[in-house]
Amino acid sequence: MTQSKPPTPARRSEATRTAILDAARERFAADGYERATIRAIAKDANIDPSMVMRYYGNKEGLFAAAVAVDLKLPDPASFPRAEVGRALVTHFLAMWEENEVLTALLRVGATNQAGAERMRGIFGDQLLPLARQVCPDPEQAPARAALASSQLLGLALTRYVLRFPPAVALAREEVVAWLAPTVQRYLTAPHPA
Amino acid sequence: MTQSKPPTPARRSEATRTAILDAARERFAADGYERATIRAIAKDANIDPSMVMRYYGNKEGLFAAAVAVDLKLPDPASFPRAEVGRALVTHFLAMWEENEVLTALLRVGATNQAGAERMRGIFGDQLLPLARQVCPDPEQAPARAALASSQLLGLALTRYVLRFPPAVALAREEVVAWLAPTVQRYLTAPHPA
DNA sequence: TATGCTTGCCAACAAGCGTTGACCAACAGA
DNA sequence: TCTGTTGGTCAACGCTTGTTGGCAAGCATA
Repeated sequence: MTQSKPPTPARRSEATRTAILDAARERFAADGYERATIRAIAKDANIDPSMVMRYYGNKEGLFAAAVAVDLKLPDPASFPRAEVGRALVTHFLAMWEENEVLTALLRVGATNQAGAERMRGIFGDQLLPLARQVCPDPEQAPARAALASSQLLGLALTRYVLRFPPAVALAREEVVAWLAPTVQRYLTAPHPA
Repeated sequence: MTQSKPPTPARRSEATRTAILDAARERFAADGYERATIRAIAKDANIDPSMVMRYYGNKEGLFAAAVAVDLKLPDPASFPRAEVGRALVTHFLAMWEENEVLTALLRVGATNQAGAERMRGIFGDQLLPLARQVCPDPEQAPARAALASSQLLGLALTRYVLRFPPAVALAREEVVAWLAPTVQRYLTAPHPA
């Protein structure tokens, strides 16, 4: 989607490009947008800061390239409707612990306008369609998806960003056992009125 | 706790001091730690940046003074145990919408080490004791308090910081109706395993 | 061998940051 | 009236930031 065509079989610079992106993700995840300096990212990638500018234009462009997220959500048609809560929580935990990109996105989203906009986009493009498939009344899908994401992001916040000790200490299966019924209820249970 | 005693009846500078704190809270809530500059805060308070330094030492001191939070949590002995979820959610919503302190704290906590430490302190000093009073088994109190705070902070994140449109659109009573059973379950229901 | 694109480093710029210290006006107590 | 304290401004410091442009090697093609 980003570049149209690579006519040359494999750019020699591709290694540098991904080294920059890896370093950027790490720094954004650890420090947030402002304190993740281009100089520090370049040093991590063992190149000159000016290379970052040449390849990604400016700091915003670098951020956009570094946190291109695909949640790879499972297809709700592939398992019983009563299991959607458990499936979602399990999947989210795996995604968060697989790499740092989601932590980077959350850290930046909390202080940076572009970061928040990116998270709203992911919510609307990826989680909301799933909610529409699963909700009893599709008209309630946005509210139900927002409730589910409040619980999922809240857990990520306390566990991976703020690092509340008891939230860090919880075993994965325990998180699933506690959160799955909540997410299930938000998505499929009748409105509590 | 911060100052021991005001011997003079009323410092003439008190107005300036609180003007600085108000401006600081607003900027920290809107921009986060790094982009809330002392110069901008001073301009909002209509004084010189050097006054901020004289009164609060440095930027960290200003932040510490600006986000001294008392959640004023209700006493769980004052209502039926089955109502603790509803009471907590209602109270939290009111606190978040009362002023910008909590938004400032959350925004800064997501990127700043000192901010995260402050949030862990509030969790341990204010929410955890309440959980200990309410939980069936006090040994489970930390985990249960962490789960409850994940839901409460997650809602604040999506509603007041990331501003997911459906999360913003939810009426207060609807938030309470959805979240109260969740928090109630996290604090008082038997372990789901 | 000559040409031209690619990959990289280096030095510098302008702007903004937190922070400091000198200075000044107002006021209170002797 | 003199004097010391308080509340405040001003100008500058050293530093870091994102960003730019010039220059040197490497490599492919002609």
